[in-house]
Amino acid sequence: MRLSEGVEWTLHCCLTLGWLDSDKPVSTAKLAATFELPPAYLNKRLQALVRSGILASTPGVHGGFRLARPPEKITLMEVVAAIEGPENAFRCTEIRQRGAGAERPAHEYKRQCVITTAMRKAELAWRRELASQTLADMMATAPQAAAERTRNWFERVGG
Amino acid sequence: MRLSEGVEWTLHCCLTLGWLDSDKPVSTAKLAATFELPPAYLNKRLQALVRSGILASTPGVHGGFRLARPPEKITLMEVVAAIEGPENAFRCTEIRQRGAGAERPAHEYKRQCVITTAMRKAELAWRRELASQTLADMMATAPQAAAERTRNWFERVGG
DNA sequence: GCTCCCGTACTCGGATAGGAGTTGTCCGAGTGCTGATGG
DNA sequence: CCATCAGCACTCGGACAACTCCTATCCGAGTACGGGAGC
Repeated sequence: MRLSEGVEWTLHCCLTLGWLDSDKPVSTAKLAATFELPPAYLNKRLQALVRSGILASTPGVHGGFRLARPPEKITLMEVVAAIEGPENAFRCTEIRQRGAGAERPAHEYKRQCVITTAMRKAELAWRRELASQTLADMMATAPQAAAERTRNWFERVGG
Repeated sequence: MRLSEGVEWTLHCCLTLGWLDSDKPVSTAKLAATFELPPAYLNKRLQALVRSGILASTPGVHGGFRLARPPEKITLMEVVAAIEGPENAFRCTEIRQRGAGAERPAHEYKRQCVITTAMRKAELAWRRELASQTLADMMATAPQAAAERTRNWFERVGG
């Protein structure tokens, strides 16, 4: 099991956008240069956040991305779901109904199997933890110096 | 993000082995037939559980797999870790130190970044939930009929 | 001098290749039964 | 009739392909600025 690198990338980008706190959008090229990431692929990932309503994109020569909502209203869960998709990590394929259990009547399988229940429970704890943390929380936890460094860097490169 | 199918397979196999509760090992062929799974690949997965000390394997004509420990001492976490590996789902590649942050002194990055902290926290909740549930818990939660059906089926096929 | 218009440079957005990891298969090493053989 | 031994069927175990998904790249559609032409 492994999360996409896009999760790390987009989270850092969201943090950066939150720190800049500007009305003007930031282009993919600048964000990619900030972390030395492949621009085109980063763009593809940021599009996923746009589709999920986390970021807002503006085309054109001075276009780019900005947070679609205040950082207090953006949770880690939303970002992860935007990149990884809404599906569960554990997927029950109902193998209990195959082979030995194939001849049993369907109504015996109305209740989901205990394994699925257990895995869902754990995954729910994960999701709950992710949903409880907002972008604003992370911005507050990070050292002030990091935010200032980011702002300074973007001013230097002409943000 | 997605867990291997092996997790589902091996968990069902562990549950089956727990229900049979026999000293005699059960072969891969019988377990594979129980759930209509590819025998060779299932075997490969069960080997991972052997390496982790969850199952014990005995070679030979009447060989197979059995639980290495009582079900009370086998947690979901162990099975998942045996299949998926011990590594974290989220892997920090320290992109904060690249590009804009490349010129900063190393001691500024001694503390892990807030994103990694947040993701680790969520993953810890997941792991904790998995570790809290044992195979015995699942056996107790499942309907009694399921256990009996399994035992009956194995008697019919000559377990 | 002011306004309008066209070209250009830059942006996002989706369609198109490459590579790592998971899934699936095969064959070899080892073990215990089975049955024949000799006493 | 009993002990011995060779053959064999079946098991796990690790090495070898096929496929899926993630990673990466390219090109097209659209927008705002800048400069030039016309009034």
